[in-house]
Amino acid sequence: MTVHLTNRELDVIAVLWETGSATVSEVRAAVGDGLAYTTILSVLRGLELKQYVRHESEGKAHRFFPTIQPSDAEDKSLGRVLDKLYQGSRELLITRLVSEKELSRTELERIRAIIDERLGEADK
Amino acid sequence: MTVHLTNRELDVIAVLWETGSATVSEVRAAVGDGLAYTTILSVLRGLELKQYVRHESEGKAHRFFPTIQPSDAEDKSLGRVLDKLYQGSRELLITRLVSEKELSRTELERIRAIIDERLGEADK
DNA sequence: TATTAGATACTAAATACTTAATACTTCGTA
DNA sequence: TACGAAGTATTAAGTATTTAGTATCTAATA
Repeated sequence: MTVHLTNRELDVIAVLWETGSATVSEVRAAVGDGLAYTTILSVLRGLELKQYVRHESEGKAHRFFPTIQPSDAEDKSLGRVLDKLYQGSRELLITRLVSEKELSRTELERIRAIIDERLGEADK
Repeated sequence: MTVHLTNRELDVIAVLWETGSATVSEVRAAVGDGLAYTTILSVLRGLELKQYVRHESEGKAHRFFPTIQPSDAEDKSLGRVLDKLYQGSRELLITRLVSEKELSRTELERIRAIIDERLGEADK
């Protein structure tokens, strides 16, 4: 599946990913930006047309659920960043991320544990 | 500096980052996609207007040079991917990247070395 | 210096994305 | 059951992005 999301669509579906599901009003509150109710509705309908979300009735409103996961969108978004900004090198990107100040000691240790695990596997 | 690049602009300037500099024809060949010569020229002129590239004369043609670096564009592009697709968690993104098959043992080891270095620093 | 291939400048059409107005519908409740 | 608040459907305007046509310019060369 090749998923393409516009910026605004990503804003909107990200709310659904975080909350699991949401009504138009809830998405609107979460996205902020002073957008009109109908604007959020339009975006959700577009997403539904593409079958990236679905809805169920809840009273007179709709409750929307994502039908794709973040991982489905990663390929395209991350892949592009990777190709164009890091010459396609995962190592380079990881190196940059690891070098950033935002990571705590604990996080670094957890990451190292994952790497160790991967290296261990390869031994078999 | 806040850098905003459209998709096509990113395609184009990525060529300049890779090659150091290029003429319109060279960029066109690298980008592919069957775009007209004048299309690439337009994009380059747009980039020049924003001062993300500059040019020098070379015969009757122009040779274009990037004036911004990949790192200048990272914040926005990567930040967005991070926020929306990984809930802003660098750890989560790194974990996903590290778990991918594409990484060789050698790369994993180099990454671990960088983590160890970072952890060492923190000890001081 | 007249020609011409190859290049740029200018302009604008086509497409994609974002936003929201207006009309219509639904459901609780007076 | 008539009303109103809250919701949805339809439609389209506004904006940004992508693409390229046409006119013009430049520099090598016959």
